[in-house]
Amino acid sequence: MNFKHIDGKWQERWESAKAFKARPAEGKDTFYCLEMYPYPSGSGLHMGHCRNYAIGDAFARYQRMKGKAVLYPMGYDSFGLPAENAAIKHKVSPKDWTDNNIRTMMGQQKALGLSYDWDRMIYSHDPDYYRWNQWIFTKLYEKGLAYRKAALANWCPSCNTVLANEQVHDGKCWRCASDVTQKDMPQWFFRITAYAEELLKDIDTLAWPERVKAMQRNWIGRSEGTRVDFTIKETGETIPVFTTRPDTLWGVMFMVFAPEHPKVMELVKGTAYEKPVREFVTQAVKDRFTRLAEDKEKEGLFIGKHAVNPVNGDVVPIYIANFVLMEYGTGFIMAVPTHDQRDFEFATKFNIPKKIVIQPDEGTMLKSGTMHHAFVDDGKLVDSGPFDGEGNRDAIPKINEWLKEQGKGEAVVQFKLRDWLISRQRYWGTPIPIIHCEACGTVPVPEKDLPVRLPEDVQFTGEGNPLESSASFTKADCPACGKPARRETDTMDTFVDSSWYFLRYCDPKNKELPFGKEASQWMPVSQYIGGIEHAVMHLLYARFFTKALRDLGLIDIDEPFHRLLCQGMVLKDGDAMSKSKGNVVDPNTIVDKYGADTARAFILFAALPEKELEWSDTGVDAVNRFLTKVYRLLEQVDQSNADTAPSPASPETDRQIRSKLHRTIARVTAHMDAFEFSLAIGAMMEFGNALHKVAGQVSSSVWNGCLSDLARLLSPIAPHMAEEMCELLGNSSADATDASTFCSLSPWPVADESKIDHAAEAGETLVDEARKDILNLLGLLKVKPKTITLILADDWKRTLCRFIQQQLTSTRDVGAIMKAAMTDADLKKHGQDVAKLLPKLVASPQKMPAVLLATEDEKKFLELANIGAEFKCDILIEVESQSGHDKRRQAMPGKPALVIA
RNA sequence: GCGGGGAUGCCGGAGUGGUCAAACGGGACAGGCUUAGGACCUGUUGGCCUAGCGUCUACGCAGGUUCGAACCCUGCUCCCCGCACCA
Repeated sequence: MNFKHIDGKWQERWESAKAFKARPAEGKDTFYCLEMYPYPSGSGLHMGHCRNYAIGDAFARYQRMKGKAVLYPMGYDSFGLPAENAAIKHKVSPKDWTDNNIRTMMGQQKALGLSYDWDRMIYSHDPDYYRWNQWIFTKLYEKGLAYRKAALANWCPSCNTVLANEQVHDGKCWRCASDVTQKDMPQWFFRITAYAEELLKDIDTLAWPERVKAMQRNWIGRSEGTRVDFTIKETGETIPVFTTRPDTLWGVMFMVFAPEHPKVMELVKGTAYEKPVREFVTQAVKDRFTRLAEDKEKEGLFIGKHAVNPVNGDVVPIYIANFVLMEYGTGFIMAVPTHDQRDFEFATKFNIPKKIVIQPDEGTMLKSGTMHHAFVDDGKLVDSGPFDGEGNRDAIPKINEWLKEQGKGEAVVQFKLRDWLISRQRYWGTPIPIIHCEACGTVPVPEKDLPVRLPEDVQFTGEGNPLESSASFTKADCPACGKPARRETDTMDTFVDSSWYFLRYCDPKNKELPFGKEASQWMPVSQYIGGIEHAVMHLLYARFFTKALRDLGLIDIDEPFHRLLCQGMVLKDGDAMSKSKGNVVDPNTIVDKYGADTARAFILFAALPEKELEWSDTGVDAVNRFLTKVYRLLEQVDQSNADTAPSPASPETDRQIRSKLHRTIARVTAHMDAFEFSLAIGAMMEFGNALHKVAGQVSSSVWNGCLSDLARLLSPIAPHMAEEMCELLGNSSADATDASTFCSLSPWPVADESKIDHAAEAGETLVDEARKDILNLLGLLKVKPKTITLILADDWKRTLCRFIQQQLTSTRDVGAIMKAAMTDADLKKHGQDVAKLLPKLVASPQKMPAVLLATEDEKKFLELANIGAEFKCDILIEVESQSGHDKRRQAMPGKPALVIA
């Protein structure tokens, strides 16, 4: 059944009533639910977006019904290269292209019935937004957290711009997958490394998926080690190395520079080594990424100079090699062939001698001549001056201490994290608010002149930075001295935009500041939802920004996103949906064919949010069938209300369905809290089936109550259907101006435990009184018995044994419980166990009662096994059957009799 | 190599010490309704048989703890993801 006809009706009513306007309220907890804002691409929403929004919207709606003041906003990450590429290709302005895409996407989002507060919309290409990027930039600049530096940078020749380290994946551009090369040019950076320690430490406070936290820890890459100062023999200058193995210092046999190290060319200048070294370096820089593949052969070249080991005066040769990184440590390493596998391979290849400084604690002594690989395990130091004989691990802190005393080095902490390169040589981004003045240097644009707007008189040729083609833009007067100067033409990485947009949502119209105190009411984001692909890009940058903005005094929190959920991918036929594979399912067609609720409910039902979702057309049909079934239940309303149907409503059925209802409420609530939408829907399906079965057999008040609660439970997932149901049931007014009447804003149903017949809901047909009697009996026992034996009639064995066990165990007053579940076949096996265990239990020091559960037949066994004599029970409870057993799944006919012996 | 997450019936996916041959849904099969199809309804869906309050085999593999294990412990295998010559 297609429900599209009800979608529009409710979407209009929600919109005109501003039903989902976020406003903090007295006495209400706030809840900030956020999805990663989308890039407005030319192809509109795809299933991944839909999944993201279906999850977020369901949760936002749920929290709203639970009585929270909910902030649930949407915006567009609308700066970025595709707009510019479209401009080059189709001769449209990036702005028009972007605005057009936003219109399309917003229309699709609205068709899904997402409950955003649309009045808080953010577009990062809006000057009212990006002026605050510029404002923040200048504040960071003042604090020394933004700086310009000439450096070898990652250059994407296809995108014509530099990239941050986080945006190079496997040596390729994260966006276009072109091979990234190196380019030496002045660039703007944010000093994210100033926060490395805190960014690492605070990961522990986050309720994030483990793998994302692990990725961030990995990326930040803290390692504790030692700085050791080596001297170049020929020049006398000192160059530090970083090592995590100062315990191997006495085994250093050679040194290696990263090819890009600035000292290298300096050292070989004018020597015979200059030419070959230059060639090697050029090649290494060119192959920056491929040269680092692990299987890559170790390449190196002696540069004709030597280093002096500060700990023992050894003079060793200096090489350059492809496997040494410039950007980690100091770009200069010490090499110990015997205790590092890479150094071992290199030394073997270049015939460098090896010296052992650690011997294994056990086994044969190592000989450098016969080693086939490096010895990297722990052992005793040898040939290591003052540290001979010590365990190498234990010696490390002592060596650090010793180096420090001697002024030859010290313990240091090293991070893999590099500063964030934010310059982009492209047009469609936030202009960096800097003016280059010959006299004054780099001067930030004063606040009164912000925003620095993107010019319109630019050429999109595909060559170079379009901003440089705009005379009106590049010409500027120096704010400091007033002389003619040149405006910076780099724009900011779009990840700057997304590093604080969640704060702007809290206070989107603020003209004085990027955001005011309002942000503190909502922040941190209670629940953030997005793809895993941002684990070390956006999610790390946003954490850095939050801490930096805190230190600027703008906010008082340390972390932006409290809880994070990374939704899984949407697959079709086992592959990610993609145009190239031709397996894309367009959300529009699903919404058109079935309505938004079916699309949403299927997405939520088909898999848990963080798992991969395999698209299934039959699954969509199945979910639609469920919604249809629920909708058809409404047809019963008229009958019941009219009281014309000769429905023989029975109090027993009323009671049963009410029990089922409250059980369902409890289950759905628990599942919603745990993000288990699929299980919540499953529970509702069960309830829908149960309702269907009793249609016409319950009183209209109970029936309507059930439907009305079901509508509320369904509301976060299928909101249009829920509104429609509530309206038909008469508890929603058609007057759209009164927001309080929406089902979407009505209170979440509360399960009434007292109405739940647990025994019945557990799928059994236990008679309540029997259970109550047993409980009462157990409770009434005044003396604490040492032993209790319950003898159960055979037909009660299955239904009561476990129940009793659970009751007894939960009281924690019971030492042990055992079931003498013996048949002839079991007699031998279990009989011995019972005989063995019982005396132990009786004699147990805890003085807790031992409980033996047995059945009639087993009573005979007890006698047989002669346990009865040994096991003198204080209390014997016999539960006798009143009638013969029944078939499974049928009601037990009567209550068992209790006999106390 | 380092780090993270997994492995349950045809499929998706529940289930963390005893009502578990295992929820719920999908799919399949059989029957009903129907001119037919669809929709809807009912039943079946690990093996065996004397058809049950029966029995055997089962929750990646192998052991262990326990009266009792899909669930706890140990080892192993395999799969997915991230980082990776980080000194």
